[in-house]
Amino acid sequence: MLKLYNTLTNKKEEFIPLVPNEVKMYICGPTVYDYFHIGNARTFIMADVIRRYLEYKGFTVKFVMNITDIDDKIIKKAIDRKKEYSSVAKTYANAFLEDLVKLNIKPATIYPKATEHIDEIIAMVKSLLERGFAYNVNGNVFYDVLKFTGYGKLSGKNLEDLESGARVEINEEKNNPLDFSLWKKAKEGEPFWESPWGNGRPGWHIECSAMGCKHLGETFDIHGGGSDLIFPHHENEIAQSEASTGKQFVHYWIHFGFLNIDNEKMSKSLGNFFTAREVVKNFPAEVIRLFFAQSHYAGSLNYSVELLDASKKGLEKIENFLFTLKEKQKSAVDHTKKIPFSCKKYYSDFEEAMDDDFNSAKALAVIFDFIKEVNRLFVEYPQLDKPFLEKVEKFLQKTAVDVFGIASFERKEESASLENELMEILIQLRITAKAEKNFALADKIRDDLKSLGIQLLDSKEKTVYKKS
RNA sequence: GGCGCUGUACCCAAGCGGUCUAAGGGGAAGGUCUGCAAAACCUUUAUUCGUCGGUUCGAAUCCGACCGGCGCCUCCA
Repeated sequence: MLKLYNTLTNKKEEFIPLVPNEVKMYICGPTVYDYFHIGNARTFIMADVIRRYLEYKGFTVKFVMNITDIDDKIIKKAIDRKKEYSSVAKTYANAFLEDLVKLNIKPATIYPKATEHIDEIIAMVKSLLERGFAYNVNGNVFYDVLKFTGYGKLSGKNLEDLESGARVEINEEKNNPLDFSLWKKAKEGEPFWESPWGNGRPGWHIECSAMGCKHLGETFDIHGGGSDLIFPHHENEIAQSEASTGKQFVHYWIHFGFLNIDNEKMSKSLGNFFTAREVVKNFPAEVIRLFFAQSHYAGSLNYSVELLDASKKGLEKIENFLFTLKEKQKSAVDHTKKIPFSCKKYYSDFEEAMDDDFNSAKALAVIFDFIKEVNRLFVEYPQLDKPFLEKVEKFLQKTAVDVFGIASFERKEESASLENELMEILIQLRITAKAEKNFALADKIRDDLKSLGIQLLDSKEKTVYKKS
């Protein structure tokens, strides 16, 4: 039974999709005014792991991630760069998609853009006005927070506390400081779209409501994003959507913890960030993914190069295992040997962990335990049969590869045959040298190859090589 | 000021009232294998879970106080 923590109820709940075997899931994507940072990447990667696990469970997942391609920051950047807002948005939207590929994130079913949903947005604003949840002041349309009785139900805030907080922007046009923009009147020189209230552009929150409703329906299963979106963004989305449709917007709200630097939230405004594309230059996606998956998605997590290095070592353990597995497969025998081993327990432990609010750290521990035990069998049984090795491969394929995206069987494919033959010559030469106790030559061959990125691994039976 | 999260070994981290004399990864130490390495395997590295109380037959896990860290309440994943 899959359980997940629902921000709306503050409880871990059994996951029951609206339509059996189907999941409709929406994760807030980026505002494309800059490259996204490694903290944003954490949300995208862990959402990806969740999506992949849902697929592992047999659900068909419709996964939507929006791209906010019109907003104040984009306009500001466009002015600074003396470019069209749309060219800035396009640049970073493309960069966003490229970076997702680099991070080994499965593409969403759809990446809807705000500017491509102006009609839907206008329709929703219109319906909010008609229903009395919004008001128009000189072409600025605001949401009337006091009209929506459920306001604050997601973030656990109540209006009185928020008002006494008194740090909300002062805007003469608003009835209440907490009211927020649905439609912003265009200022001189700003991009705009026509609307019944004059030229303007959508407020930030409305696009997610409109696009969520359009692509996933008025009610859908899972909606998530970084914890900083709980209030006001997601709170406002609920207010907008539920006021306009009269239906519950989302059943399960999930939120991802922050990535910290020196215990402080990584953020653009603090300037303490590294872009994902920078980090992925120094660490493969697999390392980054393992690092994130080693802790729970909702908690906060510190970022440092040292921690990434530790994960890199951990990943090597997995990669070494896959390498050994491949070697074993080459020499595998057909007949079945009785090996006291079953993957069953590992599957059920893995699922039990992931079913518990996606406890990826625990699930990874299961994978590491699995590797340890099979390694032990490798030591104990020099010759293994094919069906056994296939079962081992299948387990890792389904867990480490398909769910976590931290390993691959395809990568580092079989080398060209010429290379193999040349390597065979060198290996034989070295074996001869060793037999003659000419260790200086043997070591030189090994060291020289190592500097080319080729590692020689001796074992009793034979010597194999590995490219890094 | 309001709301919420958090403090587990040298580092990261799981743990959601008994199976905890506490997973997993990294690091460190010793051993097996090896000409030497690498990989792999074995052993060791928290009788203890920020502190102090309480509830309970039983607590890292629940409650309270205190000390420390963080977040949201304004754009932010």
